[in-house]
Amino acid sequence: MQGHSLQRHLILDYLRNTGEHPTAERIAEALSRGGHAASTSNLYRNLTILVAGGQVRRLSLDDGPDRFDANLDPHYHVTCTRCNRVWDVAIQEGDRCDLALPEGFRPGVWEITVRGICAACARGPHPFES
Amino acid sequence: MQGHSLQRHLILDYLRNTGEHPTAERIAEALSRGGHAASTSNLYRNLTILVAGGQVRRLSLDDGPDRFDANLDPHYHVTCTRCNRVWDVAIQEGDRCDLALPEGFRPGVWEITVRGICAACARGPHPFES
DNA sequence: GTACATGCAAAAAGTTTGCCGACTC
DNA sequence: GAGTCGGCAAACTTTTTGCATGTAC
Repeated sequence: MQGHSLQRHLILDYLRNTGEHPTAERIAEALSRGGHAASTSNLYRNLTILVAGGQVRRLSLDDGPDRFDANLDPHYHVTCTRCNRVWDVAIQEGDRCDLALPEGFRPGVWEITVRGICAACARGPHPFES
Repeated sequence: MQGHSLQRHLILDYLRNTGEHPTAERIAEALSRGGHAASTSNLYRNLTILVAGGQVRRLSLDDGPDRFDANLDPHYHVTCTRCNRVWDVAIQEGDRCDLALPEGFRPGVWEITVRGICAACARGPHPFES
């Protein structure tokens, strides 16, 4: 975890400490709030470097902007189609996912996203935004 | 399956008869080849209508353009990270995917994508393109 | 002083929208 | 003739790139 510029450190810290999967825009807001505003271009450049270094994953879960995720533990994603929030859910004892892969295919990363309605949205009236 | 214009019919036919998950660009090429070229704008408009009508699914599997899929049977996706091709793999007897979802979450669509290296790419030298 | 880091502006890629004319019933 | 359909061009959003300046060691 050496060799990162300050900005890159801050991005990584933020990603590690937020439970969300922020978009680039939200990351920029967070940096700004912390008094270390970053230009969009450099933010993306740094995110690209972090992704290339394997410290961050880039997710294209929905039609909006990409989301970034510093949780490298095996997990899957649960997204609410009403409020658009995304949760990490760690793989737990008892979870299984055995699928018949094609002959000769060498699996790498498994990406599992379950779309549905979260508990909050299922209850209350639609809150319009995450 | 009524009420579709000719162009929309052709798009749907093409999507149903190709084993691939073409991008809008590839669909346009196919229509063109068939002598029914469509403007990009109307192609997207029609795809949007088909998606809204539930006859087609829109996939954002990688960083490139969206892909469209008229296979509505339960299936998951396998993509080769070298040649970028995408396959549908039908759920088979013996497949299982039981995950512990959060309390109160009402699951809808499950999206499972397995990234890896396909048999062809694992063998030969890198073919550079799908 | 070489290599990395940053910001700004411009470009690129993918997709959507506005507008207007054509076709359908 | 109201509503759908289609094309073209322009807009828009997200992300990347070029370039010139600034910083680190």
